[in-house]
Amino acid sequence: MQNDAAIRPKRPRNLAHQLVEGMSERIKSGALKVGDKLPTESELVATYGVSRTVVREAISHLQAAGLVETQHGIGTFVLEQSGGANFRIDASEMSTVMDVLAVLELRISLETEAAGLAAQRRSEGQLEQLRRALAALIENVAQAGDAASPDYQFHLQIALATGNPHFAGLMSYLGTMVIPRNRVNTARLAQEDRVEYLRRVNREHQDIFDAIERRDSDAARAAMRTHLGNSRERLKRAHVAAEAGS
Amino acid sequence: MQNDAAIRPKRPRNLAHQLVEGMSERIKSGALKVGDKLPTESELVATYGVSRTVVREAISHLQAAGLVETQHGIGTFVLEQSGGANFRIDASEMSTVMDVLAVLELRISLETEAAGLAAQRRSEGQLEQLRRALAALIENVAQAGDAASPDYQFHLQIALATGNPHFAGLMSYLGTMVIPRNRVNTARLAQEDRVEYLRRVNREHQDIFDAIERRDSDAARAAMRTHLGNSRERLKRAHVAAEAGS
DNA sequence: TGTTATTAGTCATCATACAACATGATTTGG
DNA sequence: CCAAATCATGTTGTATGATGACTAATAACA
Repeated sequence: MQNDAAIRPKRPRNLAHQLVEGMSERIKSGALKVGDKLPTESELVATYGVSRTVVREAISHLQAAGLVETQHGIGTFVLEQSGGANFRIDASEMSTVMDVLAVLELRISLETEAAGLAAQRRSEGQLEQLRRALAALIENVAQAGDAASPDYQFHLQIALATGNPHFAGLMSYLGTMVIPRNRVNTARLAQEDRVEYLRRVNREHQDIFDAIERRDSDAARAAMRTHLGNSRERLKRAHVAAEAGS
Repeated sequence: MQNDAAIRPKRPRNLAHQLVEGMSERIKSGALKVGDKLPTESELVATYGVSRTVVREAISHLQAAGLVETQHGIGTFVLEQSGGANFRIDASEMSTVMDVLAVLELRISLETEAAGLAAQRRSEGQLEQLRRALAALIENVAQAGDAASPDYQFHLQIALATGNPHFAGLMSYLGTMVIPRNRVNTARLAQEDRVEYLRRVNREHQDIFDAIERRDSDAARAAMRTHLGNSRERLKRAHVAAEAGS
C-alpha cells in the first residue's frame, strides 16, 4: 500500500494551495523574475482550470507571504525578497502527516551527514555530552516531540559535534516544527507494543553513538539513516492506520 | 497633491485588508484566545457588512500569516504563535572562506539527498527542465556565484524535482548566501587550467543528470557527493593558495 | 445496544455581474 | 496642428447566489 510516492499529497488540501505552490515554485525557480507581472486572473483561471475565487485566494496567500504585490487595475507583480532573506516553514503548512513527513525528509538529509561529520570530528568533550544525552534517552520514557525531550537533545548534540554551527542551527529550527498540535502524534502506534518499540529505538540510538565513538563515519551515516528511515515508516504506518482505522 | 492622504495615514487598501487588521488585533489583544473558533463566514459577513468574498480573502491572509487554521466543514481556529522562529545565517558571518565551506557542507548534506530523491520521483516534465538547465550550463561559460547562473539553476531544479518544496526553499535560501562580495571565487584556480576545469565540472553535472534520468538513486547521491566534494576541495586549495601566495 | 441514515452547520468552489481603477486610443475644442 | 476631454478596453475589487464537500450530532433502525 505504501507506494513510494511519499510526499505528493494525494489529496490536495485545497485548490488554492496547489496554485500557491505552483506559483511559488515558478517564482523561486526564476521562471518569474522580480518585477515581472504574473498572468492576469483570467489567464490563471484558464490555465489552471479553476474558478476566479480560487485564483484570488491563491494570490491572497502570495501577498501575505510577501512574494507578490497587487495593484488595482494593473496586475500583480513579483517583488524582491526584502533584505532579511531567511528560511522559514509556514506553520500553517504543518497540519497533516504528509507535512511532517516532508520535514522529516529534510532531517534525514541533514542528520545523516551530521552523523558522518560528527564521527570524523567529535572531540572527547562532545562525545561525553553525547554519552550523557544517550543515557538520559534510555532512562527517560518520555515520548518524542517535545523540544526538551532527551531524544531531541541527543540529535542536537550530534549536530553540535559536527563543529559546523549551521547544522545545529537548522536542526534546532526544524525541531520546533515537529511539535505540532494535531493528533499526528506517535501515541497511537506506541501503544500496541511499547516495550518492543522502545527497545528498538534505543538500539538504533546506541548504534549511532557507537559509530561516532569509534569514528566510523560511514557506519554513523548508515545508522542515522536507518534510524530516521524507521521513524518515517512508523509515521507512515500510523498515517494509513489512522486513515483506514478509526 | 497627496496632502489629504497625509492626514490619514491609514489608507484602506481594500476591504479585506481592513478585516485582516481588525481580526489580527482581536487575536493579539487576547479577545480571541489560542484554540478559539472565530465567527463563521456568515457571521463575519453580517458584523462587518461586507461580502463573503472579502471575508474569505481576509481569512486567507490570516492563514498565510500563520495566525489561524481552517478546517473544512468545522471552522477556523486561532493557533499559537510560533514566535516567528526561523533559520537564518547572518550575512556578516559569510566573509571568510571557512564560512563558505561551512555552508557548502550544508549544501552537500542537502543536495546529496535531494539528488537521490529526485532520481526516485522526478516527473518527465521536471526531467526536461533539468535537461534544459544542463544544456544552458554547458554552453554558458559564466562563472558560478550569480543567483541566476546556470549552475545555480541546475542545482535548484534538482531540489524542485524532489517534490518536497522544503528542499527547494532551503536551497534557494542557501543560494543567496554564496553570492556575497568576497573575491574568493573560483576565478583564481580556474585560470591555470580553465579548459580542464570546465570539462571536469561538466562531466560531473552530466553524471548527476544521467543518474537522475535513469532513476538510479544511489548513483545520483554518489555523483552529487563527488561533485560537491570536489567543489569543496577546489575552494580549499584556492584558500591556501591565497593565504600563502599574495 | 450498536449501527446506519439523516440532517444541519460550515467551509470550498463555481459562475456571473457590476464597480473601481489604469491606460491608451479616439474624439473634440481651440 | 495641438491639447484636453472622452471613450474603450483590460484588470483588479466586491457582491450575490448556487452547489458541492466535509463534519458532527441526532434520529431511525435492527
